[in-house]
Amino acid sequence: MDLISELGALAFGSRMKRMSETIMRGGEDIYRFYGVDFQPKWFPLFYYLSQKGEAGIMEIAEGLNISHPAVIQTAKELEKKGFIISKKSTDDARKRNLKISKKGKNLLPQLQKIWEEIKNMNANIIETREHNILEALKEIEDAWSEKSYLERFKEFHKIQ
Amino acid sequence: MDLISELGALAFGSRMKRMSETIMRGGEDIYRFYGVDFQPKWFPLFYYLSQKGEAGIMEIAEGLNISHPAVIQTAKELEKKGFIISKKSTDDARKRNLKISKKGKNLLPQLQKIWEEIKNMNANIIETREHNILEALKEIEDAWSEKSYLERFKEFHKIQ
DNA sequence: AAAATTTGCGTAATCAGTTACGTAATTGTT
DNA sequence: AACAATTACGTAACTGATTACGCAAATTTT
Repeated sequence: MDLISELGALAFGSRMKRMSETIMRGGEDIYRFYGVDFQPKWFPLFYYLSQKGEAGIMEIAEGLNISHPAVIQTAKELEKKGFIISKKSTDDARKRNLKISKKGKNLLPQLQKIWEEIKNMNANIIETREHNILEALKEIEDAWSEKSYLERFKEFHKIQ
Repeated sequence: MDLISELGALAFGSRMKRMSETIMRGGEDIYRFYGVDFQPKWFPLFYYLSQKGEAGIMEIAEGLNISHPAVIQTAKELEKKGFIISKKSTDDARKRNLKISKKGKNLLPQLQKIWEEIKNMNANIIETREHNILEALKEIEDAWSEKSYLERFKEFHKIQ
């Protein structure tokens, strides 16, 4: 228990960040364990394309709630690896659509198996705790999307 | 509800990261609201020094569970602002000790008031949910510190 | 006391994301 | 049809953190 953890409510942002890094790092080990040439950071984009088929940069960015340069960057890496391909949209010359390549499709079953196992293990860890972090996370996300932090703060400040 | 959120257990690392960023960004607004010249990222170091008085770089890094270059970087900014000062240790020529400056001490009461309010508000948000995220986070942290992710994964894989 | 190891710190390079800005294509307005 | 506004994408610069590496001081070993 370090100083930050002792702070409870004050520092739970830092704790969440740290936790998420631990999880990401764990992901690398697992792909390596299976000898699969894949990185955790590629997951959101690759998974998105596996579900939606073909999609433009902005659509993906919005769907994944990340910036569009982040999509471009990840796409560059996945394209270099040959796991996805991109081509200009025919009906809108501004758009570039991404989709999973043949090579990517071949990899997909292995990845899906790994994802499934990771998901099961995570679900298992989560469900065997007394407090369910997914439920808790969802409630906090909802609470925050209602009102901005500052707005909420001002209100809270007033009624104190 | 975006794609990532729908993934539940598989992507809760990303969700936590996003949540922590939301919280950090909220912090900025609050300092600005109070007209206080302070950034959320300075909090861990400054708070640490406010509790421990004087401390070396490594001690702080370990206490806060961050890398020592991160401490150096933050210290540089706080020193530039004049909120902390540093001096070579007298009994160990390798060490450089940090402590809060006069100017920093003057700022401290205001900061403490703000921290207290943020803490209260966070506690309020957390406690008025059905599921307590702090409890949940603590359980997950404990679960992960027991065993590495891969270790846990291998075991889980075996018994599946 | 000399040699080897460890510790504390600093710098550089890297990483994964962001914001800011520019350009070209499309859509909306008059 | 011309102009204005918006949208889609790309690049560049920045951010906040990390790992890798090197050096000097302290500590331990022999």
